[in-house]
Amino acid sequence: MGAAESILSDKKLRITLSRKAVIDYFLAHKHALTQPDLEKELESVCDRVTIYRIIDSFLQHGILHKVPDLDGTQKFALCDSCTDHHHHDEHVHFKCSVCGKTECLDEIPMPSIALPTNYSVAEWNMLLQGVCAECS
Amino acid sequence: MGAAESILSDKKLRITLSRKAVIDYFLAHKHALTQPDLEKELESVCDRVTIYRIIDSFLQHGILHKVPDLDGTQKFALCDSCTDHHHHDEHVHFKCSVCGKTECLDEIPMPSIALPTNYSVAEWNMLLQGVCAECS
DNA sequence: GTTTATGCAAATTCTTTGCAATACT
DNA sequence: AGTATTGCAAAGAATTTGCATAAAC
Repeated sequence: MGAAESILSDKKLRITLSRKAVIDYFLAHKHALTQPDLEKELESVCDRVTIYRIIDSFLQHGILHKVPDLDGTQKFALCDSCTDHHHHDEHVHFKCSVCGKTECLDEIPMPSIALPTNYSVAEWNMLLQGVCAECS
Repeated sequence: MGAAESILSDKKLRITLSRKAVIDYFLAHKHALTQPDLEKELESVCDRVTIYRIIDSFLQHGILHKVPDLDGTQKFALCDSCTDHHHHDEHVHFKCSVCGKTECLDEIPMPSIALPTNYSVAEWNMLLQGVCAECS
């Protein structure tokens, strides 16, 4: 059983060609992807609408998580730390202004923040922008 | 001279009805706004396209800054700390999952992060999600 | 066989561009 | 008067929804 199948059966989702293709594409690309990225790559495999629905389903089941961005495009990633059972989004994202790729820096701990009173926080996201190791 | 006029003349931008209306709307709403938010409110004042162009201009001149979001919509804000001459985006944004509003927490300092080698950072953004004081 | 996922069509929303008309200084 | 801004029209992306077909269990 491949990695994609394991992920799907873990989450009790039906194993379909489209879903495997989406997971495989994320596994092959370590940076965050948009729906149009997937659509371009998988146009021979499945429909545009199917990709939207797969993304929705994967978000609900904790296979994908949203990645913050400043340019108004919604990005998604399948992080190392999210491939096993505990799903935690609390990590740092780095967007390279040269290659445009956003990657998850799982190894960097999220710093603690002192919030104003009466604010409760459920999710932390940090987005750094600059030049990545490859482009510098 | 009103607040909007001061901001525009500080940046050596022409003072027009549309631009004043956009600034006034940001001044009246302390949370981050999308272009559609502005479009809905200002449809009697100016055209949809004008709003896009004003946003672009204001971003370039440091009147507005982009606010990171996880739902694929581009948000903008006019922060307290950006109304004077030094424009700094390095602050924490908080999105309330109840009312959906994103606000700038200017008073909270951005924590320092130890990055991997060969990464250089130009911009820091932090997005917290949870429940704000008003909604809790 | 039953349930769930997919494909197709179509509608909606968001964003960008070109050019003529208008408003600002 | 001269220049920058705006409005309108139109095109191009991105996203959502409904329903019939097809695939998975």
